[in-house]
Amino acid sequence: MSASPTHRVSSGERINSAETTGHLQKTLREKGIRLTRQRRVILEVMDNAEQHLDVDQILERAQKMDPAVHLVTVYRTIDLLKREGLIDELDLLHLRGDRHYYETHGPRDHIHVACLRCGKVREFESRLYEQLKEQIARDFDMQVTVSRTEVGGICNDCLPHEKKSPRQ
Amino acid sequence: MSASPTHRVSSGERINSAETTGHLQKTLREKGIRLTRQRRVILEVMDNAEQHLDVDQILERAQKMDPAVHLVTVYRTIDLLKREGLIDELDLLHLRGDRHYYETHGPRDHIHVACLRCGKVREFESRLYEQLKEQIARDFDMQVTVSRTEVGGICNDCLPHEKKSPRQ
DNA sequence: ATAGATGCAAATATTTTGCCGCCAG
DNA sequence: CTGGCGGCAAAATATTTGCATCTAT
Repeated sequence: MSASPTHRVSSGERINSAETTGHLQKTLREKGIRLTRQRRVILEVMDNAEQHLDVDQILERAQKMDPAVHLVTVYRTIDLLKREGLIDELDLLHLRGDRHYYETHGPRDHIHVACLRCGKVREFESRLYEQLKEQIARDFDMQVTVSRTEVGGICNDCLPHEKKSPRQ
Repeated sequence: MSASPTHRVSSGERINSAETTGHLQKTLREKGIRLTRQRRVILEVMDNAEQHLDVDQILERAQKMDPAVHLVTVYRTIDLLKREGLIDELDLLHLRGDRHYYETHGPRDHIHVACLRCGKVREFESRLYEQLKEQIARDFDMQVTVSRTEVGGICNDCLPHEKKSPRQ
């Protein structure tokens, strides 16, 4: 009963400029939310991301497709997606300052497992995690709509170094 | 400005001014870390806290005992405690902006369960959670030293209101 | 046409840092 | 005594907001 490391395959997008493709765009349109040029670009960045991105990474990628995207718009669009429950926000245990990371809501929640020394982050999903959330829902009689789990430790590769120079 | 009630019974401290009591002080002394007047006060605040506190709350409480405690010192002491692995840091799913909350490492990890509407936070512990961490440790062959789980949803009390005015 | 989005700059909020005098050990 | 610590102010980060303009529907 043990899940193994996750490879998150993005749902098979091409790199079409700014069309009406992609899961996020589709969802927003269905909700009747206005799709501007900038939003399309940002949504596409999020849809195509193979892993969590921070705001600057999102901006950078968006500007490669359309230089007219402003940082403020990235913030506002992320807010929108958070409010609509379409993306998750993480901070990876503040490994790198207080930067926040964002990723599209996968079909299934996953846990972020970070090495506190080298900062490598791996993903993990498990039936146990689903059970845990069910247990919480049952015990508190509430529907769990958001969940975030981040665990840290010293990974295999770092263990030898850690022995010598304990902490960073 | 502050998240609401949790019940966490602190390990039974009295309110003695700034003596050499309390778990945190004891631990730091054993580690040979210098105990200043300000540190003692902050450590005591953390030891006596019945729930997670943000930096301003820590400052406020500390200043009640000793007005000469500066915000910067709170930050530096919290950093120290984080580095020593004596406190946990949470952000409660950013319910209230990007404020961070801190609490002493209990004997056992607990999960923070927040209502996304009223902001009430409750704590939850479960054998399943321990199993989950064991599974991660096994699968990734790493020792899990830090873990944080926060889940959100709409609590029982808020459910009726939520029906009418969906989101904020 | 028009509600709502964007850009820009400026305001906030939060946390970190440099420097110097001071105190715990 | 002395090296680490705390205070203060200023810097660095990160995020939000006001307002005029533009645009998707």
